[in-house]
Amino acid sequence: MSEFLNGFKRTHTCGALRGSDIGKTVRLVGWVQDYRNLGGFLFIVMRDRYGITQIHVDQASPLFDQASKIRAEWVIGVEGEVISRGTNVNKKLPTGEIEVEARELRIFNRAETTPFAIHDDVDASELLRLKYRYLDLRRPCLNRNIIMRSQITRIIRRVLEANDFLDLETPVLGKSTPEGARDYLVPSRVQPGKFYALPQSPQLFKQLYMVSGFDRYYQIARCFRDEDLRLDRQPEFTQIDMEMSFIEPDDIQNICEEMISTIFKEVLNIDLPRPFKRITWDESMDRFGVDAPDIRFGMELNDITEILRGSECKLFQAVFAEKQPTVRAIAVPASVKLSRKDIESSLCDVAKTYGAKTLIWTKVANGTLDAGIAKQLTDDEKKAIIDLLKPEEGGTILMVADKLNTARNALGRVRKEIAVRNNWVPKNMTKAEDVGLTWVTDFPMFEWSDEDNRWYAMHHPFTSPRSCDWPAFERGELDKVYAQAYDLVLNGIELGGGSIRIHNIDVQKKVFAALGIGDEEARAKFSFLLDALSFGAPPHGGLAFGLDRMVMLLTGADSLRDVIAFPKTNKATDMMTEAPGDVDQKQLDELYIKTVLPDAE
RNA sequence: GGGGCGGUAGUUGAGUUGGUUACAACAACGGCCUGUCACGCCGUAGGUCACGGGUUCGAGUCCCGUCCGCCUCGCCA
Repeated sequence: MSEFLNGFKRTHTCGALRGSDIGKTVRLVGWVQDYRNLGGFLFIVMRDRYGITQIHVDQASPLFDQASKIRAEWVIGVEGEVISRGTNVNKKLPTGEIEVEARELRIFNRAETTPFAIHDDVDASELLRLKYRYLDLRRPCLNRNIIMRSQITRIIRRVLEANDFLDLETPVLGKSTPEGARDYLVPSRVQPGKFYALPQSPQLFKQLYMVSGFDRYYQIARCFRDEDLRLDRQPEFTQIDMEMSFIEPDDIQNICEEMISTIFKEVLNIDLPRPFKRITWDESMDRFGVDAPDIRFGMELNDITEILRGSECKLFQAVFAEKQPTVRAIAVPASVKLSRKDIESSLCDVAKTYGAKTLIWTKVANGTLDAGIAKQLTDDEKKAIIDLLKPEEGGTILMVADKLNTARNALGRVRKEIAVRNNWVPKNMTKAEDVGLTWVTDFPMFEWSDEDNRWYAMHHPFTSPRSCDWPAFERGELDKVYAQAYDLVLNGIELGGGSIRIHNIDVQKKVFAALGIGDEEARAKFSFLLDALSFGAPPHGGLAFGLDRMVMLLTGADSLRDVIAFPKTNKATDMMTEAPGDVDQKQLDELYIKTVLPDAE
């Protein structure tokens, strides 16, 4: 019942034929999207990666009996004549002017009834779709995402290679390094008890390529981080990894802008203004509350700490009793109708999710503040708030009073939530205004962890501080040291980030020391890097983009899973292969591995 | 590790206060149909109510536990 191709080669794809092809004899191959048997004749709709074409078989045809048995998702070939559909043109299809009158029919394979229909408006659960991923990928919209992913990497390679970048590989079996994400480990058979780690990124290897003189490196590299998943986070993901020697931040940013704007032009036909916007980390945190700001709309944060410092209100007094107290506010325009319930339950929950104690609110009425917190404010305080925020009559003012980081972040998240709920920010980008691109520069070099009572590198331990902050670094004022680090942010999502690296061994040692990594530990973990820096390392720096996120944003997909062909679930399982799975005891024995599971109750 | 939502026919969902034979649509199967393109019409078949306990005369429904999926906080240099 199924047969090999036996020379039945297609002359066209299922998306190719037009009215101008009428009269031609053609061969098509593909899957049966749909069939409609009208009694006197029947239609078969064939699908391949390029489109769909309707086949017509008349009852008088010797093929009719065979054709009437064909079902959805069978793999068939059709030879026939391209004919006009006359008055029955389907304007929804590029091939809608024509159909193919079948003269010969091949059935290459039959198909069981699929667990779900292969349509764009799929109604099957994601669980089922992931189990039968190869069927899910047949759906045109998912098919299109994967194809667009390939288009994007092709553009990236073209732009980078035109700029003399070399595509260089790095090892996958590497060494576990401290700091950063949890590693995926691979046991060594030939060295009992020792482990490789899969790369979280090719960071150190690309720096070593610079030391080797390769000058301009890129790689579309798979990276692995054993952390919990999110809709925009998978345990294995792909980075567009780049590194350059003898450059400053502007140089790498310019190359990236060329790459990104070429992608937007060729994939979405959007012309992006260049250079891209730039905002410092301090400014971003101040105006938007977050380090990945969505700059497509206003409603920025305001600092009203000083206005309320002496407030009689117990709520504010409690905050001012803590360290790093701040009060931030946004003015929500009157066009956004917020009921007390909207604020006190749903928006307040957003603020609480990000650690704020509560969301404080008041309304603007008759030129003053009314309702909510207003009755606990003095007239002077109200006036000062209005003078600063300049809110619309009938609008709402939302505030968070908390520790600095908590207040900014929580209110920043509320700001974005309001924008999403009111459709201020389109998911699908169709014009330049839909594209909120900005560099965020000058990140702090270090961040303090109360939990571990130590400093961590905000970017990574190989990032160079700004030379103007060197005196502060020498004085040990780590909170005043900024890094030569930069992120590229698209619509409130970090697309990528990078930095100028440390190329001086003494600086590297001092940064390690600041991070509590002593000489001995640094030697043990990074001797190869320290050695390399001592043998003539050029000034260098680079950047890495998250390819998966980039494709997700460009396709307008709802999830990273819609742009990764074979993704993992929230528990890092592949529903199709059921990885991770058990292995034979023999395999474990060879690796000197013994598993210790928690007691099952 | 925490919080929220969910799991009923192949699929997507409904299922009231615990009470007859668990319902609908789509898909499948059989039949009819000469212009469909979400074809239409008639008919047939299809159920481990996620899993394991418990309460009860009686559990899809109530209780406890487990598993799985999705969202999310922490985490992700």
